Amino acid sequence: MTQTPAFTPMDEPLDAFLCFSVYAAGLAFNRVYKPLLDPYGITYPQYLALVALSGKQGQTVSELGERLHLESNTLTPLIKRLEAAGLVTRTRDKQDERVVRLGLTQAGSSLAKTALGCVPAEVLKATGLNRAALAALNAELAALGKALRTTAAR
Amino acid sequence: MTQTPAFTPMDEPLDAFLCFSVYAAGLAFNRVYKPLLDPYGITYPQYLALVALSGKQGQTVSELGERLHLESNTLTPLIKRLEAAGLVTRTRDKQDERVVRLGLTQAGSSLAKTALGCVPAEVLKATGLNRAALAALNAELAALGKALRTTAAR
DNA sequence: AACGATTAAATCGCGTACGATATAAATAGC
DNA sequence: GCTATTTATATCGTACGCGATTTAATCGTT
Repeated sequence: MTQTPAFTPMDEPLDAFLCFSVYAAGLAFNRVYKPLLDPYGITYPQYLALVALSGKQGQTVSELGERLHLESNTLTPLIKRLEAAGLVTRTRDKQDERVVRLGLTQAGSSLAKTALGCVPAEVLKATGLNRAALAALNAELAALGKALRTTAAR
Repeated sequence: MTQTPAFTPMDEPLDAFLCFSVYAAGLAFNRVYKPLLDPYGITYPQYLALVALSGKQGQTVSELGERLHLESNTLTPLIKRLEAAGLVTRTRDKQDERVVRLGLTQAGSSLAKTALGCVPAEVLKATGLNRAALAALNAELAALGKALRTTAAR
């Protein structure tokens, strides 16, 4: 079990790759969230955006992108779908017309509140972890992401 | 720092979500891999498929899908791109014409060997982890993925 | 004031993911 | 032996994610 497996036929060469376990866990989270979010008519990335927006009103697209680690090429269409669904408002900043400020509508805010009231508990159950183990793993992964981003930026 | 954060304005509500740290780490891995794989002309998911195929010749699309946790709707186009690039062979099983058996070409096999010779070491560096810590985190994430998949299947 | 450089979003094209459906081959029941 | 069902793969439409480019507004310098 090494990160650089010997190049000989092996049953599951991907098992040794951390990137793959992250990739597979990401797919799996997506599949757990889907049935939980379908009733709200939003996708998993849209849910993450709503949660991020619920933290503070009037964030810019760039600020939201910093939180989600995404850029306007991904966010603009996603946000427009949330706007079309009546969950998010997009308004040009009067001081700087280049900037778009984002906010939750009443519907968006109440959807976020409702979803946050039950979805996370379901997801926690699905992980099979207790809160302490989850927090520990979360911290390790946050550190991993940070390390990877400093390298990727070079 | 709980999985169900109180619904009050907070700077980074996503920080408490394990799903988000997995999501963000997945994005970050993708960005670390891109410049490493660009010289080979393959994407990150294509790399994972090649590594999985390097484990055993003659796997079916379904078998590859079990390893990668993907289905034919995703894999068929991906595999066809690898075939068009001359890295993978697709042949209908003579015993059962429904089945497509996959193999690496000489070029695909040698690309996999070359890439596995240097890419994983670069990625390991980017994680900032030593092999033991990486293996431990990998095992935790593999278990997490497994738990999530058993729930998602219901 | 004017103009080149920078910045924030948006747009475009391509490659995943995935639900839903289609196609074709094998199997099961009768 | 024939039809109904099941199974393996493929196709299609939608939504990300991202490199590259575009558009429009602001800033910096003169």
